[in-house]
Amino acid sequence: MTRKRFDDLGCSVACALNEVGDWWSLLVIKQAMLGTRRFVDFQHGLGIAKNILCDRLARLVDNGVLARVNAGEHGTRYEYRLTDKGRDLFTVVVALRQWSERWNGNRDDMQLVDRVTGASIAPVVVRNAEGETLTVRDVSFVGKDGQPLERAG
Amino acid sequence: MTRKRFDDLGCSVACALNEVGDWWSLLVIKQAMLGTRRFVDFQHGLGIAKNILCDRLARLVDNGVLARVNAGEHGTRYEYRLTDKGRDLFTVVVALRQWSERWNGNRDDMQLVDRVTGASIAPVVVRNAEGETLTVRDVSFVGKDGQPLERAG
DNA sequence: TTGATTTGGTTTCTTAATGCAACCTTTTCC
DNA sequence: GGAAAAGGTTGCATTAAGAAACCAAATCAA
Repeated sequence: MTRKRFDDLGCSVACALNEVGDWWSLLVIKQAMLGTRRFVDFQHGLGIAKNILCDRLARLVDNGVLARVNAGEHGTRYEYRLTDKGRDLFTVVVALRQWSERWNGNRDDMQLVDRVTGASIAPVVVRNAEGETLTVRDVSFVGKDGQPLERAG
Repeated sequence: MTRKRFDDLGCSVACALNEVGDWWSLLVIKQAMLGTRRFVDFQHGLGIAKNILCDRLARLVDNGVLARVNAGEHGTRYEYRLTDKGRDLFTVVVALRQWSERWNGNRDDMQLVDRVTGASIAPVVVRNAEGETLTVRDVSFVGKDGQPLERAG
């Protein structure tokens, strides 16, 4: 029984989860955002098994999230670097970090700050076209025909 | 061999993924944000197996993301509603949606709009304290002691 | 040039998770 | 009371995850 595919579910979120929705992928991406590029550094930084790391790196490369570049030095043959698509997941990673810190407390060894000012960054929020903050209650899901669907409560 | 725990990895992202990081949880939450509350509606809306749905709903309730309230009508004994903690994942879901649409095209049957204006919402971005947009290159990861760590490239 | 070392990766095996179908229990409607 | 519906459990087959051992290419030290 193969795992269910999410990319034909008619949902962009499902499509995204099909690419980076397993247990390790987002952690690999977060580690890459920390500056990690080499296989062994991912392995030691995350404590992930080598075969799983191989599989995840290959899948992320296939999906265009990481790029594998040859940088041979002392047996080091490859570097895994974030692509533009991978760097664009920054918003997701930060939103997830902040959510976890808000509800589970800061269990992180490190903090995310503005590189030039050193100040902590603002909470990631959803805004409308005018820049006003929106919650899930302020939005509506409409079909392709413009028909509004049910809403959350 | 038990699956690796992420909550003692010294990383808030890992801690969050430990709660909502499996294949189905975020889809269940997204479905709940669409207004789905009943077991059968989750099942039909997502095409998920009943035992997996049971497990995910129970786990999300344990983690305080969903609340199970008794609303007995014709054998319908429970409703699963988002808590404040669950609703706060709105940012993550929207960021993931937008990322998928930017890089894989809109494969969604529905669109997210401002409920009152009907206009589509703005892209979710990371901002500093002054409200300026930040990319992953504009931030720094510092340890608890204030020491800066490596950065992405 | 030889040999140890490092990096990245594969193989093997055990355990856990997933998907599907069938069955069970309680409640409501008629 | 009986059918139906909602929510859930159980059993089984398949797949993924985790750990350790093994491998191959490149590099460095001698």
